[in-house]
Amino acid sequence: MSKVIETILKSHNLRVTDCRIDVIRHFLDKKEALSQGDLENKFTHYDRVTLYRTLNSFLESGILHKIPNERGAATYGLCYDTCTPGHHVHNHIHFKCNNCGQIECLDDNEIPDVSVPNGYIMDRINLIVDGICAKCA
Amino acid sequence: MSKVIETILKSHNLRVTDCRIDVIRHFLDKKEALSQGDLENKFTHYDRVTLYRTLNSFLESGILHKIPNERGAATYGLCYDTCTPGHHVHNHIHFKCNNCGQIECLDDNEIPDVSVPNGYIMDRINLIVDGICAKCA
DNA sequence: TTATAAATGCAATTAAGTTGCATAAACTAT
DNA sequence: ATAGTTTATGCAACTTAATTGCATTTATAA
Repeated sequence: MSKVIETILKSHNLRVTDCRIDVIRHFLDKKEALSQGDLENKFTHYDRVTLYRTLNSFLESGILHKIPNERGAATYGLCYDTCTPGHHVHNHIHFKCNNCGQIECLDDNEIPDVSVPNGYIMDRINLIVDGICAKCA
Repeated sequence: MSKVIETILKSHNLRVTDCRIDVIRHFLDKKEALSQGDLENKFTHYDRVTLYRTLNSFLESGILHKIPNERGAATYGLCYDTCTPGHHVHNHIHFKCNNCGQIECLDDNEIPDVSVPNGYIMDRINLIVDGICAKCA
């Protein structure tokens, strides 16, 4: 597992550090979107700022994407192949459970075609669905 | 115009106050999504907390809806008939311009059908598209 | 193994969101 | 119109998230 994580970091031109390894492993383990607060609770031995900058470097290099939400702390999910540094492309749905609060990326559910008015240039599409997840239903 | 705004407030069981009138008028004038910070800059003679509570009461009564975003302050847009107190229903697209930063509700563009995995119960759908708006293109 | 470039931890700051309470204003029913 | 009741407002204060500067430590490449 550590080998895989090391490869992820190196392929994104990031140095391999304990904090980065732990954060990526936690995302892989949890399989859900996480906030900085989640990471602070899990890894009390890392400074808040270190975690903050870890998330930022992952965002910039395309390892994580930020998931829009309505309130509170920003949440992050793991990216897939289509993301490059500085540009994230995700055609999956983000699902937020109104019961347990968990946010997941539904990788197998593609976003349907969307149209915008004349004169508008579309770049990325973000689809957030809320409701009740399979575990809480 | 004031008559219309007064009607909006009364029909939502809210008292008619200067602050509420000004805030609604500003939303009607600007025709775009606004944050609390925007209102603070526009209406320096109202207290931050008053604006905060004004936005909250509009949210609860279904006059405004909160638009999910990736960073920074929450943004709000005017609601339409389909919203009731405590439950917002919007089937329009939110468009964020990456040039001017403006967030608009594209009322004429409906959200296409979306499917979620078995066992998931869908409540609301939020679609945020970013790109370049007609004014900036 | 050393030079250097980058990551970390600590201190401190800014901004957003939130609550309690006293006062002021809006509404209701005379 | 007015008195009484309910609600909104302003102020002070607090919590949490986001952010920056700088000294120190660590990872990597030569």
